[in-house]
Amino acid sequence: MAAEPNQAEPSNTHQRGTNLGWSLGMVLRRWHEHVEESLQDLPHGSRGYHILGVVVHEDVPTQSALAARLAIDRSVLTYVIDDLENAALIERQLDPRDRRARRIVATAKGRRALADAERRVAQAEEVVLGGLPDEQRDAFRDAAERAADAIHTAAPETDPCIAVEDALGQEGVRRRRQ
Amino acid sequence: MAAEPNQAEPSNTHQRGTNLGWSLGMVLRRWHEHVEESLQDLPHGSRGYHILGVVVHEDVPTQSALAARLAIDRSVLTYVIDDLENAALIERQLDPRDRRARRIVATAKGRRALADAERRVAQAEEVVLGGLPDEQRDAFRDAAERAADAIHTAAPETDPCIAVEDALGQEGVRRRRQ
DNA sequence: TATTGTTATACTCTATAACTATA
DNA sequence: TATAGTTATAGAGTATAACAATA
Repeated sequence: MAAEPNQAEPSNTHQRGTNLGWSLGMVLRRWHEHVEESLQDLPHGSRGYHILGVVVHEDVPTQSALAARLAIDRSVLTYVIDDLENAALIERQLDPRDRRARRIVATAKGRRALADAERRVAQAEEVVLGGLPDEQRDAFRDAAERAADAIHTAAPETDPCIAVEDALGQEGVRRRRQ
Repeated sequence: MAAEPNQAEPSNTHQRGTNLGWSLGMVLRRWHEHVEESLQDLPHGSRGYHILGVVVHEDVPTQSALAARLAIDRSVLTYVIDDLENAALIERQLDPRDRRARRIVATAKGRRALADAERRVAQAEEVVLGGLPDEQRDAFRDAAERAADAIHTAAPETDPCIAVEDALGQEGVRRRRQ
């Protein structure tokens, strides 16, 4: 019990490196607010945008490979792709060599829609990062991308905790303590 | 219609500045996985951690001010604080001058728990940012914090879109186009 | 038996609004 | 009337598992 009746010293600075999560959450939330607003005509907004981006810019063989590339679940892809296909932005093509697989290909309309969306997203991101001086924005973007790629490629199929074990030794992180 | 039968040129690089959202989402997701794992003994995990951090390190007069500081809803605070109080990490103190208000104060146990949690979070964050060279980690952290603070203080009470209007002129963002 | 894609279900967050007690 | 805090409800997003077709 024994709470300080009136914090004598609120130690008015957070320790370095203990609120990254809150900061990232804040930036990402604002990113979503602005970007979803900008992408209302694109099925599933930013989700559809990410998917369409990979379909256009990269060469991913199958639908499940696409899911792995974006680190999202296969079952999510199904209905997002349904709607992107209904909007004639992409097509599901059958692979004659493996009749289970579907290759996702963008239509010309889809490529135009993506180029347009990218312009709007870039604008929105400039607003979101407006609090950063110009040269810090690109550095932030680069760092985020680099960190994300490292995380993504390091992840052995969305399994968490393995990096923790590697880095800290022992089984997982100690629980129950205080 | 007219989908490329086989992408001749997958334009194998994404345009600069169009996948910040995905990258941040990736980093934040991994942050959560590791940090929630590290904070299992803290009520509501990272959520409780953020709240406890502000309660200990800053001097926020009321519960609603605390909500505003963290940009979360008052109704969320209620049950998180319930559980933090049940764990004897914080106390709700009545303000004699306004009997509606409650001032949230950390107990000694709460301050110890926070210090402990901060150590573990710092460790987890090092793992999450492991893909970044050392000097880029701090830069990334700083940039994230700076951007988040700018967003937060700029937000006139969680109203979005105002910054967009300010920055791009006109009413909101243009919709319906392509 | 394992894998691709689909479907259905359950669970977690978040947002919203209604309510009380004070002001 | 407006505000601080609480409670209850509904929606979106995500994760999970079961399923059909194919390998």
